Amino acid sequence: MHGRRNHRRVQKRLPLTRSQVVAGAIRILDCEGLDALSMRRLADNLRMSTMALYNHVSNKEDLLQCVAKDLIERVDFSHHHASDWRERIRFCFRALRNACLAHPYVVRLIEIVETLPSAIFVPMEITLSALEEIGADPQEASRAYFLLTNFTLGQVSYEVHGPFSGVEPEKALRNAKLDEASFPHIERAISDGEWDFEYAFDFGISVILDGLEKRYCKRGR
Amino acid sequence: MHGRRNHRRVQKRLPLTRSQVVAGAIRILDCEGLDALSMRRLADNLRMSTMALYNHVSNKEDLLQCVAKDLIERVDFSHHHASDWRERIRFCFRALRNACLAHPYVVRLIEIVETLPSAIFVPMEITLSALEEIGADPQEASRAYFLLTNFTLGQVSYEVHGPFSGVEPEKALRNAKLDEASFPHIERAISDGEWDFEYAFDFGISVILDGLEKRYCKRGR
DNA sequence: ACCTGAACACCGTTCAAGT
DNA sequence: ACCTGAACACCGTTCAAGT
Repeated sequence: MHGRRNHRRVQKRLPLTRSQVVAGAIRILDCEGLDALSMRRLADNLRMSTMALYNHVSNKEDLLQCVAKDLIERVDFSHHHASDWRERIRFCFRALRNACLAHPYVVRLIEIVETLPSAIFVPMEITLSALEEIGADPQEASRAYFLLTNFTLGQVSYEVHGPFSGVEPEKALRNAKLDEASFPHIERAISDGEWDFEYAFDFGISVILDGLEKRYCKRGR
Repeated sequence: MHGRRNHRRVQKRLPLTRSQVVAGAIRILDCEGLDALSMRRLADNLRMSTMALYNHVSNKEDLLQCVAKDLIERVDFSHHHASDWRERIRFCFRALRNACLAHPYVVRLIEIVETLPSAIFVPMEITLSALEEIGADPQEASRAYFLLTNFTLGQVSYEVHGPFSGVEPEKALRNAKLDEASFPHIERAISDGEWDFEYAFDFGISVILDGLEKRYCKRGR
């Protein structure tokens, strides 16, 4: 027992690595969310002094960039049995959505971080190439891409925090009692049953793809 | 001179009011953005001690809620010379967009704040009522509403910070030099001319409205 | 009723010092 | 090369004290 402790004490701890730091950060983020991550907490977690982190990461922004890179580069955006342009686009944004749902803080991370890894542009490349096939020019295809991303990220953000983060229409309307009468349609929509995020996502993507198809596939009719 | 100073010194300062606190916060936000607003800075700005604020606002979250309420309730979302359902919807989200562009921090404010004023639901009510006219059921109309808001807010966020906040495709691609070859479509799209946010916004709304129209106005053809 | 200052428990980061 | 502790300049908020 005593010898063992001695042995342990003699073992020099291996130096911390950059990837251990990033992994530690992701562990905290997955468990407790973006606000729980501080340099101090992370260092404690790794049983290091706060300043030890600065040997492997130049500051907190850098740390967050590493986390973003790590998470985004894991995602496979391309539908390898590709075929229909609609399915390639749908698959790609579904992959983005799934990645964000698996690590809910990434939506805000993406907004906060100063420079994102180039992997974030894979969905854009896929979208542009798919829309080129149906005759969209690159500019309009870019606009279509931003339409798709904005919808996807917004939708995930809603799924994670509620619409506009944390306000469900029901709750908000109940809080502002006086106004209930002025939102009759919302009242009706709310009492109309459960909200299915999966379905709402597919609905949104379909509406957008329909709109795009109408624009570029007129010959097809 | 001496008498005047004395006079001023005798005047008891009127007590701070809640609306002065909110106005002070908006002043800081407009000039220096969301990150610049702290209770301490605001108090300094109002020439009060930090803790004086807590007599008029229960905490920072409450302050931010007041700011959000103040800004959102100023917006006029309804097109009074209404007519076409498309125009009513377009007007409403254009109003939301303009408000956000005038106070760029509101996009993040909306995401951060725990409880938003019920005025934020005016666009939803307008959208639901417009879509009911063309035969959408309340559930689908809600989904359409979220599609429209997510797009609008995402687009504004892009206009204010760059896509995903602060990363322009050009910049990101230049940073990740190796990969330039793997994003040929993006390269082409970028070299294709200036980006017109106004146009991109209208494009997105139109694509969405086209998609919705296709869904619900089949009889009309 | 309204304001104040000191104090507490947090941040990120710099810097000089250790091995 | 890697780690440490003290220090600096910030946070939001509590609490006891003042008028």
